[in-house]
Amino acid sequence: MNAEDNHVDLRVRRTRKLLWEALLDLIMEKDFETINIKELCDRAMVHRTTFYSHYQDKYDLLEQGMQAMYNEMTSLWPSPEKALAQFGWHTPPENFVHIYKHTAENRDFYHRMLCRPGVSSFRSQLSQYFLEYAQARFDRIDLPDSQVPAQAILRFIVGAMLELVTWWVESERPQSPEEMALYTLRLITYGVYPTLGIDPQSHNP
Amino acid sequence: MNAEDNHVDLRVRRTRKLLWEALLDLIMEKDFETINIKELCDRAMVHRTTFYSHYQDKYDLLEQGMQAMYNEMTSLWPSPEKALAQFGWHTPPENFVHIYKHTAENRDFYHRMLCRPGVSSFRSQLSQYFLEYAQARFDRIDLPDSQVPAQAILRFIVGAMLELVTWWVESERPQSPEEMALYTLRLITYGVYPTLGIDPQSHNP
DNA sequence: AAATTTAAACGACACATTGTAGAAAAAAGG
DNA sequence: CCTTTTTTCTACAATGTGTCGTTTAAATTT
Repeated sequence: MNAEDNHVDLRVRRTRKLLWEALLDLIMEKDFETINIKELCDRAMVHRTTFYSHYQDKYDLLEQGMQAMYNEMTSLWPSPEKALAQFGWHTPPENFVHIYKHTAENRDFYHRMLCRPGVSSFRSQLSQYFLEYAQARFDRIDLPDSQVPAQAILRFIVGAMLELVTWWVESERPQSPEEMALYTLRLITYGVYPTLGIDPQSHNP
Repeated sequence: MNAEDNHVDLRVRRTRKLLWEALLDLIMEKDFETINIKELCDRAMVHRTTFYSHYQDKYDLLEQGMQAMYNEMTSLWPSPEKALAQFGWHTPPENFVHIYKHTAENRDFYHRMLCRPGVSSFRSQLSQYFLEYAQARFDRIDLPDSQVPAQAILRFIVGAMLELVTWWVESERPQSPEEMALYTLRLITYGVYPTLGIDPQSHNP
């Protein structure tokens, strides 16, 4: 995936790729916790000792794979400034659109990671990423003093966002990413602004 | 907990109680997955073979304990009909209040189960309970034809709800359960109604 | 194309954990 | 106090983990 990958021994890249694909395969079939390293290696056609020369354990492998997914998803997001500049009540937000597109392209993966019960560490990590991004946007807006703490609002946004994505990933999805992005925007901001005491129609966040 | 418990051998009740408390203890200290049955039994001061005469494995124990928690939480909820009858924009919804109270009373447990990364199966099961209840309420409301599917709206509600509870459980919580219930109601319904094309102020859901 | 370097495969190992079985000891319950 | 039930105890097989040298194979370099 990276440019530096070409300098890495071909065998190493192949081994890692095989192990990751085997994990994805197995994760579609059974719960992550019930997967053991022997069956993972059998599936990957890699010797068990080779696995241990690359990863500490199965959690290590999972984490490195998840990291790659996060990077893919967020690498296309606009900066908070750009996102604010593009804001409009009838414009599907670019970052939301990317989220829906990316999850659709990797539907199997996200389905397994997010839908019930899924891998809890993935959900919470993703939630963390979303939170940081939302926080950065929030910091650039003038907010009135509210009884509801800003942190609670942010968590509301992230929780709603994640659950909508999860629903979309596991549903038949007649909606396009753009439609979903717009609905998501509305469900969230229509809720947030009046609660904070701002008129959503007159105010441009 | 149940009335029938008195007919059950004292030793059996004691053993189960000790094992559950030991699990709670350990779950505060480390990830559920890393807990093994030997250390659980040591903590509970119960022999390992005794554990196996009560439960299949640690997941079985966890599930039975979680079940008891769900029951405690939902046993106090009003029926969907009653909840609808009590609705008001300035009345903290009774079920929401119960949720915040119950989670506050069992804060350690919910903190461990919901906060990151938590036990994913608990979150998803709880989410399922919420969904069914919200569904039942939704079924009793006349909804206009909307581009946004009802299921997506329900998932939005549940996701937002759960995340707000999670935030509250892990925060310092200067807010009372009643306040949180009211904010939760507003964040959610202010977002839902306009998105569905209904004026929230004029419409009584 | 050959030489060098590096990674993968192999078999063996110690170790921990799981889940089960049967007999002895302990403690409820009536 | 006697019967019944549960718990403890010891032992066991089965499975999975993580680590070592050594050998084999294949990629990279010259």
